[in-house]
Amino acid sequence: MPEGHTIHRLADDHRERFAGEPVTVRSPQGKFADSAALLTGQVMEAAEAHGKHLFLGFADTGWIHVHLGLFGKYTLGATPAPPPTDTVRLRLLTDAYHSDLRGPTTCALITDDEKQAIHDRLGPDPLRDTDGPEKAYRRVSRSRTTIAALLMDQKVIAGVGNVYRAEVLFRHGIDPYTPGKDVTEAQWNAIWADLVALMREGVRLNRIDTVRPEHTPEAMGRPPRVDDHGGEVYVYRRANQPCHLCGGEIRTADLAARNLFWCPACQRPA
DNA sequence: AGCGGATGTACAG
DNA sequence: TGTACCTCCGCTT
Repeated sequence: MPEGHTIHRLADDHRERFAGEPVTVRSPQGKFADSAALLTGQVMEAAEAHGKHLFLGFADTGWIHVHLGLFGKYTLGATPAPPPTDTVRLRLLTDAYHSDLRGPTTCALITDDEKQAIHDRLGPDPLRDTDGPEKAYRRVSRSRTTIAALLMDQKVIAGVGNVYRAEVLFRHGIDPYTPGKDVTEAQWNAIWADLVALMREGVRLNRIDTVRPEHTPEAMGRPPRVDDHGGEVYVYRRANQPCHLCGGEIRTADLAARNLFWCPACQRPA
């Protein structure tokens, strides 16, 4: 589930459903129980996302900071909420809605200063309209690290995960092992602009679709295929299958403990 | 029933 | 670089 688009969508959904009214907060699982008691009855005033970090703001009490990690999941729905199971770390309730959080890496009550410190260590986020590609390119262009690793480094660019990384490199024909310093400014600006468009669409649809209209299964006369994550992609988790464009075999490799996918024929070294 | 893997990160050494 | 952590799901027995 969780790349930046998921978190921005969660911020939007929480703002629409919970902002401006007192919220009941629970932690059936227990780890957030003390904070839940403090927060119950407070008004949720803001919901923000930066990269993969979610912040829910309560005027007098601070911010709930949530990071889903690899396994975290939210379910949102109408009231009445289902009986809470003992894996629900955080439950928000109003008369109309509930939201349940399970399995997060982080769910903690933090201060304004602590929140600011998190923003300070994150890079620009394609989904924040205040952010642009320049600051990230300064780091990319000075680095011998591969572009595949740089795209996953949240200090360089915030919100990109394993799916967007693989897909955006494919869409731009860039070999994932290209050192950052060999990526041109034009290439980086194109990657950034593409991420803005892809991730905005990701927020809207709540899933990752990266295949251009002219390459969809219908357009190409091939059987439809949708990844487990719910969207249509070029290379992500398609190891040893034929490339949608050239028919060559998609490759996979380990890079910094994550699975990398790319088409060696379509993605050429710089 | 049990295993392995997954859209992630932090910390140890 | 390796490992720990959090949960769920699909595959194998």
